[in-house]
Amino acid sequence: MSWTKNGGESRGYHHGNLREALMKAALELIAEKGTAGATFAEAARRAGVSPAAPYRHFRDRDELIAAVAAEGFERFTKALQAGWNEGRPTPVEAYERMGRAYLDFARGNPAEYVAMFETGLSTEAHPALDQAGQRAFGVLREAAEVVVASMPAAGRPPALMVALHTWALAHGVASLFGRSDGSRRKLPMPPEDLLEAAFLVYLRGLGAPGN
Amino acid sequence: MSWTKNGGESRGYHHGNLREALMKAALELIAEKGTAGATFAEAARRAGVSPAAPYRHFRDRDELIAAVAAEGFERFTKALQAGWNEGRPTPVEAYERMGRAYLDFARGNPAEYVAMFETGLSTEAHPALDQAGQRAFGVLREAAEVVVASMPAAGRPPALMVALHTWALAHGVASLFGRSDGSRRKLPMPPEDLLEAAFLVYLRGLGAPGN
DNA sequence: TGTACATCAGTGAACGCGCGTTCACTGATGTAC
DNA sequence: TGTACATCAGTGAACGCGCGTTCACTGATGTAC
Repeated sequence: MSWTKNGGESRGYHHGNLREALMKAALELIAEKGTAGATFAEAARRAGVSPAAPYRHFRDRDELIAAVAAEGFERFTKALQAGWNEGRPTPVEAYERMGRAYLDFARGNPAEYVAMFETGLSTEAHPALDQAGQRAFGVLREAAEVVVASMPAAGRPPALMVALHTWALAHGVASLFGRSDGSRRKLPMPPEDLLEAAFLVYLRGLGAPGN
Repeated sequence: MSWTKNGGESRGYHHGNLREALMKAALELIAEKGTAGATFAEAARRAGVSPAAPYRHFRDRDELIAAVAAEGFERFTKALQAGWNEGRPTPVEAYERMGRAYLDFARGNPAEYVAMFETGLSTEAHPALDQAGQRAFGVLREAAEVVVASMPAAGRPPALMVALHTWALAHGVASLFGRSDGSRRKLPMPPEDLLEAAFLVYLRGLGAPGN
């Protein structure tokens, strides 16, 4: 059996894609035991590899987590872009759909979300992660600009402010009410609806058209 | 010197208030090394006590963190109440002041805030903590009720929804932009101003009076 | 096409360390009488 | 007021465990010629 090339459980001396396997294991560990449970040794064990192997791919545990978070931001960026869909059919509708996409991502990928926002990795020590986060915010900012531009010229609010408010609101709802573990706050409605209502009120406050 | 009763550094066989000393040490450790750095052994060391001593006061590390978080919620509740000040001079002004109090607390007590919101302690396993959190939310809810009641009777929004939106917004701003460690997102303005602006827009969207 | 060699990715054994936890103990404090 | 006793809070030594990290090594892969 040892000669089977793609037999499934069999693998040769070389793992093939250990880097990805370690990142996957780290995500599982965060999901199961929280951020502190994601250790180098345990990730190696889950990937079926010796405890020294991870050092071929990551300098230390923080770098592994940072890689996970950065990949999370990549996918997050795409999810937001898909939700926004270049502002179609109307900016306000698209904006709300982007909000739903935000929450969908946070709920569907809780471990990634924790890695992205709650591990306390410094932006200076992990510039690639910082940039990935900024690209994600760039989608919010772009959307905010279009929404603002669709408003009456007199008294348009600054788009950056709108984008920051949007981010804060979505992140607040996601991290207070959108968790999948026991620390989630109870809510008499789906978090998506809560966020949509908040967007509606907020956009009305800005003076946005009905939609 | 051993007979001095309150000599300062000297202490007898009994610590006197080890429970408080351990909680203080836990907060320092969270501030310095993050949530995972707060270990039982190190907290005991900082309190100047043997590693077995903490077991007289807390069943395990989680219970220590839960106690810290619960005390944080107590003080948080008081801070919000002080900001709200029973809605004086006007509900809207008081509401904004409460928002500032929220951020002041999060910024001034980052370790407590992390213990309260990011340790993932389950509400079922720590009912006292859950209740302390609900008391804090009670202040937001009360304030939201007064603000809603001050609005024109026609088309008043549900106060619970307003309170939840407020919480999400304040928590979002605090946890994205109000951190004191390297993971804080950069911002071209103080987070307090960002939150105040958000409140203004939101309240206008609700149809609240100018103030 | 075959061979020699360099490079790469993972091995496995070892180590020191700090943590969690238990245990019989002991010094200090409170209380009954 | 003094004494005996119970209770409480902290001791210190010990243990097993898992983690992080290093090391010389080796099997597999790629490449020059």
